[in-house]
Formats: sequence, structure tokens, C-alpha cells
Amino acid sequence: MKKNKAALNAQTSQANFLKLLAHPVRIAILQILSSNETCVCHLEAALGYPQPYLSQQLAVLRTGGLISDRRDGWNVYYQLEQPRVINLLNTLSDLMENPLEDVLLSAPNCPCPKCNQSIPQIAITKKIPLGAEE
Amino acid sequence: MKKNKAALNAQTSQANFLKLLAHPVRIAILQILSSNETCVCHLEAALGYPQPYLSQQLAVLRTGGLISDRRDGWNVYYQLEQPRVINLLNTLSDLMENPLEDVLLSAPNCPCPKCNQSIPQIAITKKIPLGAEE
DNA sequence: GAATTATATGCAGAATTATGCATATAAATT
DNA sequence: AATTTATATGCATAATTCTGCATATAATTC
Repeated sequence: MKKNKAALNAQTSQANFLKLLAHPVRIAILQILSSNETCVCHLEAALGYPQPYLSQQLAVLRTGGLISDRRDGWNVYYQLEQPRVINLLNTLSDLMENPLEDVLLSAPNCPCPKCNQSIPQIAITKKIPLGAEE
Repeated sequence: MKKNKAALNAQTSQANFLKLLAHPVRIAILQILSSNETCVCHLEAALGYPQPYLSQQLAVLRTGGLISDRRDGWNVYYQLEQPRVINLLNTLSDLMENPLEDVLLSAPNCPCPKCNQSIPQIAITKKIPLGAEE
């Protein structure tokens, strides 16, 4: 009897989908986008990674159909194309008992229009410990 | 001002966890285990992959803490260590509108004790189309 | 139209993962 | 203790992903 490998079509596309998510920066990007449409410079300010690096990760997510972009003047704004992905990330945080992250809420020195509409965002409530910056 | 990368600790461990799952054969294994404690030879019969290959994928899942093994005589039986992983896989199937797989239910010619306790398993209800085997 | 600002792409080397195959171990049977 | 059955490990090569950096594009302002 010849041994035939099972096709595993569904599992293969599921695995490919998970590969899109299996990256810390891409997870962080999706979490940020889950609360707001966001421009690249905001991600840069929030995450501290170089712009070309973030653009590449955004390209991975965009090519994978998870997010979409919209240009407005100078800025390109990204948003979730498939908001239900957040269900998955929530199930994951739940499973791993990781609290939803903090980091993602503050984007000090973000120059984007949305961050500078009127009032500076968190600034006052956030204490910067001595020696944190140089 | 120096740009500091965000730590992304939670996201990093989440990504590592997803990497364990982001593989078609490993997903299939977990789905099979979700319904039953299962020995390696059963997986071999169900999936049609060579035994050493499956043992390697099992080792990945075992090392990652997702499954555990128990020896009984000749056979080693694996079971889910973290049954809530199935929530995640279900959320995923749901998201991708993949029906839960069929393939995984039949393991023709499985020699393991569990498959040969008394009655042949599915045999009768399952029609094998002409020319499916040679 | 030249300079500026925001974002995207290309490419290369490093690192990691996937896969196949030979062989090792471990319990059971004789 | 030799053989058989079930499973695990080691290693080599191929394939893929990661990451950093240089450069390209595209809209805007001067």
C-alpha cells in the first residue's frame, strides 16, 4: 500500500495566515491599528523602529490582505482590513495571560496631524523616570 | 533625542507561540489530538508522513509545552497539554471560513491498539471511491 | 522646478526554519 | 540476549524569513 500524504489544504492556508501574525512588530502594529487608523510616522513614534523597517512589515501585512492604506496629503494611513483578526489576538493574549499592552498607547513626539489636532496627548499623566533619556 | 525601540515583550512571546502553530502538519496534529489522546503510529496512518518527520514535529510541540507524552508498552501516546489552544485554532478556522477538516477523522490501516480494540472504526460509513488506491 | 516631508522598495548577508534520511534508543517478545 | 516494533534524535541541505541600509517615489511647499 502506497502511503499518501494528507492534503492539508485548510491547514496550509491557516499556517500561512499565522505566519503573517507570528512576528512581534507585526502584532504590535495590528494592536495599534485596532484602536485607530494610524499613519506610518505614528507607528514610528510609538514603536521606535526605523521607518523603512516598519514600511516593510506593513507591506507584509498589506500583501497578506490584513490591512489597507489610504493617502491623505503627506501621510499614509493604515487600517485593519479584517477586524476579526483582533479576536484571534485577544484569544491569544487570553491564552497566554498577557495583559493587553501599554506601550502601544503612548506615542511621544509623534508629529502626525492626528496627534497634533489640539491638545498634547498623554504628556502630563506620564512620568518619565530620571535617567530614562539622554 | 535617541529613538528607543519599544520592548514588545508580550508581543514577542505571543509571536513565538504563534510560530509553534504556524505549520500545516503541526496544526493537523493538534486538531487530531483535540479529539483524542493519540499514538504516533496513528498520526502516521492519518497523515501519511514518514514517522521521523512526525516525531520531529511532535518534538517541536512538546518542547513548546503544547503537548505531553505517555508511554504504554510499545506505543507513545500524545495529548494536548494546553487544551485552550483549540480555542485559538477554532477562532482561526472561523476567521478563514475553513470547515473543520475531514481528513483527520479517518486513519485507514492504523495498527495501533486504540484503532483495533474491537470494531473497525469508520469503515462502513465511508465510501472509498473507485481508483482511490492502487 | 527645487527642496522638503512622508513613505516605499530593493537588495544583501545573517539567522532561522523546513525537510529528508540514516541511525539511535527503548520496550516487548522470543 | 537477539529480534522486532514503536518512537526519537542527529545531521546536512534547501528554503524562507529577518533585518539593516541605501535609495526610490510621491505629494507638498516654496
